[in-house]
Parts: sequence; structure tokens; C-alpha cells
Amino acid sequence: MGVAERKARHKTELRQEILEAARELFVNEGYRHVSMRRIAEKIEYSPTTIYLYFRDKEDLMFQVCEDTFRQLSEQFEELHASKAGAESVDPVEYLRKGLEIYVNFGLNHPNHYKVAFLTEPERGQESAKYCEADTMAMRAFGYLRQAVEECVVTGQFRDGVDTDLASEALWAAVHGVTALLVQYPEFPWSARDRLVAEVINRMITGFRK
Amino acid sequence: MGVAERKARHKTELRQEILEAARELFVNEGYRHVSMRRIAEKIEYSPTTIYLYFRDKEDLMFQVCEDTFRQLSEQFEELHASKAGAESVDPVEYLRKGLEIYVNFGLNHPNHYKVAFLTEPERGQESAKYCEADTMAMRAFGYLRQAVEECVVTGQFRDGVDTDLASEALWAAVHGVTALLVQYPEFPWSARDRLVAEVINRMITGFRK
DNA sequence: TCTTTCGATGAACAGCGTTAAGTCAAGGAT
DNA sequence: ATCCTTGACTTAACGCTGTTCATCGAAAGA
Repeated sequence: MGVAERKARHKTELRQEILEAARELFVNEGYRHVSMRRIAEKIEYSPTTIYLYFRDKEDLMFQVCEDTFRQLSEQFEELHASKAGAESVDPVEYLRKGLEIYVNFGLNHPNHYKVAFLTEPERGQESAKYCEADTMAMRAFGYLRQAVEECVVTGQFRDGVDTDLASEALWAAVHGVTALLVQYPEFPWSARDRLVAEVINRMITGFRK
Repeated sequence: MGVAERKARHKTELRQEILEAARELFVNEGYRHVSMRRIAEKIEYSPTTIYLYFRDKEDLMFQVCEDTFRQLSEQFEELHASKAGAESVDPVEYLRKGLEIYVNFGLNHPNHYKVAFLTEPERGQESAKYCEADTMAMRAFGYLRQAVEECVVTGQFRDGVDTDLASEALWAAVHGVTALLVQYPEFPWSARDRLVAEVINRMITGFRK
């Protein structure tokens, strides 16, 4: 009964092919400027075929972003793993590195970041789709929260710092600088590195004892 | 020769009517979900008439946002004026109030905020349109910078704080929290007020002596 | 060989932003 | 009073869009 398996394999392959074509177009041209017909053309299938694999255009983009944010999670995991190897790591420095990874990830994948966080969602669809517990973006947020908690329990942070509140505030801050740099690259910002470091450092200083 | 004047008056009236209809639709339903045809229907004119008054849909939205951000500038001016009346004002508290005004403005005009800062711009058009020097948004940023400078020159901030860098960093932080709250209102954030205050307070603490 | 299954498609729908050509009333000129 | 011009406005259309539905056709099972 290898037939069903071969078919299934082909199905997942085609699905992957669609995802890759869509990713390339979305990343280079942005969500709004890519049509289903162009994606179909790129993979040399009919536009309707895509709908056999993805509910609609938004779902397709969501899956593309999931793949990308999986990479972000993996970078966090690498960081986590490197900590296990080292002798002893300053929890605050660990947190700082995580925040830097986050911002750099956004700067290196601007269109994914735009779509995931800077695109007006379709009406009626929950805007919080990317925020649901089982998404890659939320998994990444989990790493951030963990790093913050480490700072709290080891007494690096001031008394009374709430882990959840602090995590959200830090996320908001790094999201802010990432979003502005990604969306308005032409704006005469101070040097990117300096600005990113400034946001991260000032926030951390605000929390640190 | 009152004829030309009457015509000109009628023209500006109709222009205003279009702006108001567009504002209501955009604010209630979001940029992407409002069509030129629906705006035209609302004002009981043909869709093409709108193009006699605005270059295209994006230009129309830009003008709507300019009107709204003018309100933000006015709120900053009010704050500035209230300072002139008072005996002596702590520059840091003045800055904090400005930041709070900014965030609350975004939370009170979520769709304007989305369009101005969270909408993927059309291809080929400069994304930095809202960032050009003569826009209302940039005028508002000028107020922020001024408030930061006041903190720097009165010695409220740590040594070596760069006014431009600090202004951008603060803007990034408040933009971040505003953007996340506006875009993902369903996310189980900590209480809005607390989160906003956390971001602002930690940043200010990071700068303050 | 006949039937069923199901992935893929062509044609179509309703809507979009935008443009070119045309209409028609009002104002100025003779 | 008639003609001409101006210009605000509309009608019709173009080339798109995302999406759906009925249909086709090849491969698998009976």
C-alpha cells in the first residue's frame, strides 16, 4: 500500500513548494503586492490549486510566518543551549542577548516582521491569531519571559518587579524600535546599532537594581 | 466677482465632506476594508469625483491622518501652555505627561494609528511620507524632542545622554506599547494602564540620574 | 473492464482602484 | 439673447483582485 504514501508525500511536497514560492514573493514585494495568481504562476499551477492546500491568502501568509518565526525560536534555543555549556552566565546579559536577537531577527527579515506585526488583519478574523498560545511567535515570547524570570528570581532586578509585566514591557520596547526601523528605514535615525542598544540598555537599567 | 468665491467655498466644503466620510469609514472599518466606491456612496457622489479632490486612496487616508495628528499636536501644545501657567514644572514629569498623551492618543484613535504607523505602504511610494519634516506626526515628534532636551539641559538625566538618541529611543518604546495594544487588543496583556506606565517608567528611570 | 476517488482546472462572480471620454449646466462675452 | 467656454461631475470601461463552483481526467480499487 505504498500508493497512498507516495500521494501523501507528493502532497506535502507541493504544499512546501507553494510555501516557498509565497515566501519569496512576500519577502521581496510585501503581502499586498503579491497576488494568488502570481504565486500560482511561479509554481506553474492553477490559482485554485493553492486553495486545496491553504484556506486563503491570509492563511498562506500565516504559515509562511510560522516557518520564519520558528527560526527565531531556534535562535533562542541556541542561546539557551550555549548557556548550558558555559560556566555561569549573568542572567541580565543573557536577557540582553535575547533582546538583541529579537531585534536583529526583525531587521534581517523585515517583510516577515511587517506581515506578522505590522499588517492590518482581515476583518472578522481574530487579529490575535499570531498571539495564540501555540504559535511560534508566542513560543518566542516564552523564552523572553523565562529570561526575565531568571533575572527576577536571582535578585538582579529591583524589588517588586512583576515578571509578566516586565516581559510585556520589554517586548513592547524592542518591538517598537524594530517596527520603526523596519517600517521607516528612510527616516534619519541615529545609527541603528546605537538606537537599538539605547532602547535595550535604558529598559534594562530601569529594571536593574 | 463673488462667483468664484462661492465656487471655491463649495469646493472646500465638498472636500471636507469627503474627508469626514472617509474618516468615519476608515476609523470604524480600517483602511483596507473601505473602498472608494463606498466612500462615494456615503457622500452621494460618483466614485470618480473623489479623484478630483485627492490623488488616490492613499492620499485621502494621509490627509485624514494629518487632520488627526493635528489633534495630537494640539494636545501637546495644550500641555506646553499649561506649563507656562504653572510656577515650576519638573521637566521629567512634563516629559512623562507627554509620553502618556502620545500613548493614549494612539489608544483612542486606533485606526488612525494603524494607518499612520502600521500599514504597509504602497510599493514605490516613499514609506517615509509620514516622516517628512512638515507632517503633523513629525511636528509631534518635535515636542517630544524638546521635552527631552529640557531634561538634558537641566541636568535631570545622566551624563552623556544624547538628546536625539534618547528622543528616538523613547519614541520607539512608547510606539511599541501603543502598537501592540492597538493591533492585538485581544491579547491577554496585563492591565493596559499598568503596562503603559511600566514602559514609560522604566525608560525614564533608565535615563534619569 | 467498470466504477470510484480526488487532485487539478477553466470559467465565472463580485468587487477593487483608477482612468478616459463624455455630459451638461452655469458664467462670461458679444 | 445668443454663442462659447469653463469645469464640475458622471458613465463606462480596463485590468486587476480573492475566491468559488462545476467539471475534467487520470489513477486506484473492485
